[in-house]
Amino acid sequence: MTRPLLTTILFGLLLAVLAILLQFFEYRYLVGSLNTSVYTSVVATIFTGVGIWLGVSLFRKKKQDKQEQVDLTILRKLKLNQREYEILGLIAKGFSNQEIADQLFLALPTIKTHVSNLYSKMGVQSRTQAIHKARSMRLI
Amino acid sequence: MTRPLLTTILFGLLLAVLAILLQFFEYRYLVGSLNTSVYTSVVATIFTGVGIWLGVSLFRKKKQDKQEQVDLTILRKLKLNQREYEILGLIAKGFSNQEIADQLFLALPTIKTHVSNLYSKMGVQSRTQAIHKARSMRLI
DNA sequence: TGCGATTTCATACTTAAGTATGAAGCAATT
DNA sequence: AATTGCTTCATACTTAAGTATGAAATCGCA
Repeated sequence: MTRPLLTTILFGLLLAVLAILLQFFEYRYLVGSLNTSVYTSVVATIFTGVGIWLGVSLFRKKKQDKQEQVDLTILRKLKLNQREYEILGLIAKGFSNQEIADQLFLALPTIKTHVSNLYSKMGVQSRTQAIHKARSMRLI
Repeated sequence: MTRPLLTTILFGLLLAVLAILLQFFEYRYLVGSLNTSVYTSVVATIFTGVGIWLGVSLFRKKKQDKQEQVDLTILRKLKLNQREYEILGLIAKGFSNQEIADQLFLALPTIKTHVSNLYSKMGVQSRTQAIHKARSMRLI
């Protein structure tokens, strides 16, 4: 949310600086009846560069913002609690129930319970389904 | 591989057309001592637009190419054959061995064999590990 | 303080996944 | 003709995953 504002300000400043420079060039060289083709080329080149920078910036920003939004919204919709969400992440990283139990210093049956509840809330019956659904919802 | 070429050609043509238009404007209005600020603004605006278009195009192309490259390169490195790669995709979509067998009109033991060979080649022991590794390698 | 949600663990069971081994047909290559 | 790789299937076994049920401790909130 903070980045597009920064981009806008930077772009505005850049435009202002360029405007001043252009005015300067206009009255010193161009009106002094120098080659206008050169002047045109310079303007075109500079603003092509500005455009490229703008295009790339805007394109990248748009993609980042989308991801962060869906994250928390769907988490509340599914009503996953902290442990379940934590375990979902470990499942997606390819860990087995036993490995998860070891990492979290918990017993295997505990993990199984969490996993089972997690599946119920997500509406799936296996880890691969859970991973796929979580990915399609951009939870992970 | 065909697209960057197209972009280059289009950009070249656009530049040529703009150059001709600019020449036209130069000698009809500008040298006719009309307002040069307006002329400058027009040039700047047009080329900013061109730049944005170029920037977005190039950025998107670069991302696509990267994915397709790694795709085939690592595929050869792992020496996965067609069936194995196909089944890897279905596994990542959350399907069970039985579901995969039904979809491909094959027997369950056949799928198990492919899956087992797939794991050997990928250096994993479970579907979740395979999915995670495939994702980290941008195979899927 | 009582209640709901969270978190933990256990036991028992069914089903799916994963491994090993063998085998057979088929296509392409040497 | 022989070899190599791909694809298919089978059988048998071990292990992990998933389900169901019950229970107990903890924590936040009304």
